Amino acid sequence: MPLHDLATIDVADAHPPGPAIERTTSTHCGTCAARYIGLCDALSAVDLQELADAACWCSLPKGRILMAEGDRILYFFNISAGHAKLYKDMQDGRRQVIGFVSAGSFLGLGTQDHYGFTTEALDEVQFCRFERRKLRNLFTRFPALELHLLAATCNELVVAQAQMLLLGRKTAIERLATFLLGWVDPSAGGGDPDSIVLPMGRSDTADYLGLTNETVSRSLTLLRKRHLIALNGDQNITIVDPVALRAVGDGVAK
Amino acid sequence: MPLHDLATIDVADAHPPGPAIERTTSTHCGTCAARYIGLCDALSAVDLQELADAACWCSLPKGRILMAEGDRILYFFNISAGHAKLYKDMQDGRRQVIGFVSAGSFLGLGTQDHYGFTTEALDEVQFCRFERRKLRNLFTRFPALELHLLAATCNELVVAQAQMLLLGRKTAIERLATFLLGWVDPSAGGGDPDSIVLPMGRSDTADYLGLTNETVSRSLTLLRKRHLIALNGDQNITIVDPVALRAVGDGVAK
DNA sequence: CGTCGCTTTGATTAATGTCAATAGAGGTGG
DNA sequence: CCACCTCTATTGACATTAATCAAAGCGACG
Repeated sequence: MPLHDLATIDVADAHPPGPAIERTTSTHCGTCAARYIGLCDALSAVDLQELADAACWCSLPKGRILMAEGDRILYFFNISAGHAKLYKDMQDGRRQVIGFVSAGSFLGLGTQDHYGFTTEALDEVQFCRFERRKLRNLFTRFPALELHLLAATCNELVVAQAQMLLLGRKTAIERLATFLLGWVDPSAGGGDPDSIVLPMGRSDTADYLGLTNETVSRSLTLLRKRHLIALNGDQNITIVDPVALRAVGDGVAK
Repeated sequence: MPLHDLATIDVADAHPPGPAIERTTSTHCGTCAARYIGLCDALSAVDLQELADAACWCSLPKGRILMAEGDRILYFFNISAGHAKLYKDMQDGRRQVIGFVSAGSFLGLGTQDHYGFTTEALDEVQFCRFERRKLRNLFTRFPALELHLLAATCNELVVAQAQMLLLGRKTAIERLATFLLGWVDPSAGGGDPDSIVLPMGRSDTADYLGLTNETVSRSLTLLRKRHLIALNGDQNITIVDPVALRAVGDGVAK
């Protein structure tokens, strides 16, 4: 093995991009957890099969990098299970998490040649991978695909604009209140709709909210002491008083 | 005139939405300053004429509102001249400017029923207005239109993500350096490409960067004293040392 | 039972906001 | 043409929020 190959491995270990575990089950869509959400829900079974023929199913373990900021864009991704964080880093180590994605999210659109952020798995992530050069053809073949992606991108932009208000103008406790309400799933059936399970730790939350993990922790403690939330372990949080929490998040209540 | 009409007028005066000056010149596209940028550049002359038949040309004076956050989305806009700021307000008056637009920008896309931000003219703004309900038809008639808007929206998202890093993690002086470099126009022909003219004042800049106008002023003074920029009046700024300014904006230099 | 990683809490510092006053530019009218 | 007025920008003094540095608590796991 030549030396430059060893160097490549060293880099890979320091910043584990490693190979994803790839699966090639061609009948995957029928059993996919994301069949009726996001992109795939916009297509008929027949169209979906044709789309699936252009895809490659993959799985990525917790902590691994799906794509790194600055990498050449070769693929698009459609998440089918699990959670990932998207972030941008500065040279001195400051990090801004620009979003979290879960089943149904699409990644990699854009006119740029290189990815604008890094995507890292927060737990076991499953996804479909498409080649970038095939996308234009897919658009002409499946107009619903393009329309769905336009709508999805517009929605992402709306979320990004709300996050700009949060990062630019809200206080620490307002940021936490807003953040927590964003994880409430109104479609939660049997379970308590006001009980949420965060897929990330305090540091990732801090990097998303433009704070430190200490400030996140202190703000959560404050919300708990005011009986707006309850903490059941680190990742499991119950919204005790959604109305009051909303007021805090909107800056109406102190 | 009943009392509730007077009330409406009072609100209108406090927050001037007033009627835009409308023009109906049907041959406007041929002389439009934005004919070869943005949306219109993506269409042929024949298609553009058809698109133009669905549009209404308007002009809006400085300080007037093109659309207000929360208003029902009835129209889409394509800016052909001038500048506007886009912002979101909190109930207690805190404001976050989420972007500035100029000729070629398209406004009003999204799946929401209501505009997510307010758009206010910074100088005399000219624009075309389309009815929202006609857009879907325009997409099927002009696929290039949809493709252009998807690309434009993706680019907006990339800009928004960079802004999240700025708002969440950069210091005041880093924000100013990054902001100023964003106004450098590499296509500036005859004039000095490193001389920029900002269409907004210090307070709007502050609301965009998540700072106060005092901090913006202090940071500009600091950049000037370090000979990275020169101030020629309030709105006209010369980038004296683009390389060093980039280093400050990226957090590499103090 | 001890270690490792993450969270929480405490003490102190630094950056930016707030409040206040001055300076400067542009416009208006005498 | 100049004095005045108004609006914005700049500068200064002080207050406040969240970051930093440090240590203790807590749970998972070997």
